Amino acid sequence: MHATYLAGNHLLDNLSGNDRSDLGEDLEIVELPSRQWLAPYSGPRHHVDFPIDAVISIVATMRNGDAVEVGTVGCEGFMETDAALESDTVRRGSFCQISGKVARMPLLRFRERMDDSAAFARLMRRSVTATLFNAQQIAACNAKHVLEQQCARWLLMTRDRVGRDSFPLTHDSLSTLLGVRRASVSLALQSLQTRGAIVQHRGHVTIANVEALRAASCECYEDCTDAFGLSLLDPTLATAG
Amino acid sequence: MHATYLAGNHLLDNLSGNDRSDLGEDLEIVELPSRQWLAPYSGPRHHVDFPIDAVISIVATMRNGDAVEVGTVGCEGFMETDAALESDTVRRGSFCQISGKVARMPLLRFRERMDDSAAFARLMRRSVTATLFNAQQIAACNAKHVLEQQCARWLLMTRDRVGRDSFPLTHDSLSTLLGVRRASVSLALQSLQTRGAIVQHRGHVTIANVEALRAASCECYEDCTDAFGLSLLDPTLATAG
DNA sequence: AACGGTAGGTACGCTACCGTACGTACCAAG
DNA sequence: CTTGGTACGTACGGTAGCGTACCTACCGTT
Repeated sequence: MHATYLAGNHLLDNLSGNDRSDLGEDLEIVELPSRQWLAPYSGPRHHVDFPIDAVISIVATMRNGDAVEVGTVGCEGFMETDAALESDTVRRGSFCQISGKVARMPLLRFRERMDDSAAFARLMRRSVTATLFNAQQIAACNAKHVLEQQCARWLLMTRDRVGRDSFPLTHDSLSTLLGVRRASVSLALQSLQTRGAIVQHRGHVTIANVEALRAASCECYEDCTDAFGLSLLDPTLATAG
Repeated sequence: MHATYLAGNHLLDNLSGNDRSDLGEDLEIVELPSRQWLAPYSGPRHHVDFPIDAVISIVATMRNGDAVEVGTVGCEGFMETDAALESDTVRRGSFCQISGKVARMPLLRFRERMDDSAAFARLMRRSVTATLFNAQQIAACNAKHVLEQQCARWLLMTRDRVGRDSFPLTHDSLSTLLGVRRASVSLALQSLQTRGAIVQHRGHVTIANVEALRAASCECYEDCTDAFGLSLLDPTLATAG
């Protein structure tokens, strides 16, 4: 629970010099169980989380209680985006989808680092563009693409974030994230399984054939990863205009 | 075309002291015709636009050419969001929906102001949170709400941005923005007209009864305006945490 | 071995919206 | 007055996903 940060979050790993070397002072490794709410619907935050192998969903909670996913954060980014935008109150809930570790930094230290290091601030702000792009792509995808494509996209993105081909996932939770019926997700995943793209086992999905899954997905997966998505680990991208 | 900026954009009008007084040096008033693309799908930008009474759509262009709205900017915000996030390449197209004036600032001057004035930078970055919130809300709305609600939401938001109850709008353009058939929009708007919420005339919509339109809309309209949306004109909100 | 909780398969009638297409009304230009 | 373009009304078969519901299979606990 209190180990020192070594590596794993692409944003932090892209820092250099002092920005990188003294990170341990401010970070605490926290293990997040799946299905745990990181924060309620709205309110102030007191720390910033840099996922290592956990995957966190940003959700919009509707008045009727539906919680639709409007963003996902893994090892390529951080929570909460708004902290890099001079706002300490966020207006979205967040929820751990895939259990794992996050490197947690107190909000006050995050603010100080933003003020003290232009490189740190730059990297965090560039990460915000990814979160924004992602939300916009989800909006367009929800408008235009059928459920099976959306499921394939979600599985591909999650695979990239956890770095494994196999992870726990129930039809029920995916249906909530995508804002559809559980039965509809069951049909979509059955279809993906028939295509040989995935294998399912009671609360667990294994990606059996990435290319088949890509073919079943919409362009949104590639658009997000191409643009930045998980590529902030590439130093040339992180520092380029 | 080259008049001096006086007032009209809520972000700029919230600046004070030197930030406000020397704005005219860097701003040029530009009249945008409707249906004009401000920028192609993706690429570098050379200026930043602060709408006065124009309304601009941020669109995600799909591979098949569909251009779905993933954000809207009017007098409450600015284009391009990414300019405040240390990125001079944006990855979304933008399109003038409702013709009108924008105050245009060269990107280089925008950057210098971001660097020189903490108040200016703060205001711009807080505006980014609104754009992000908006995109997320559209994502959730597309997943959960029916077309008639979405049309009502769009009309209400546009009304707030143009500051008039009447503005040009064709069924065809709204159908593109929402990613649906033109015929579906025709039905939805007919229904809104039957409820007495709007009156239509060949390429023109007039909001006849705001309360009726609110009732026909989903919660997304109020969520966006409540959170910030068009309320950055309120100084207490613009400077509060 | 029995039990209870969770995950998932399946079904049925229903609705919103689709793709396509054609007709009609308005309006500016000639 | 005619013409042509644009905006909108309307229609029809098709389908993706809905709401609801019920049943079965798996699995950890007792």
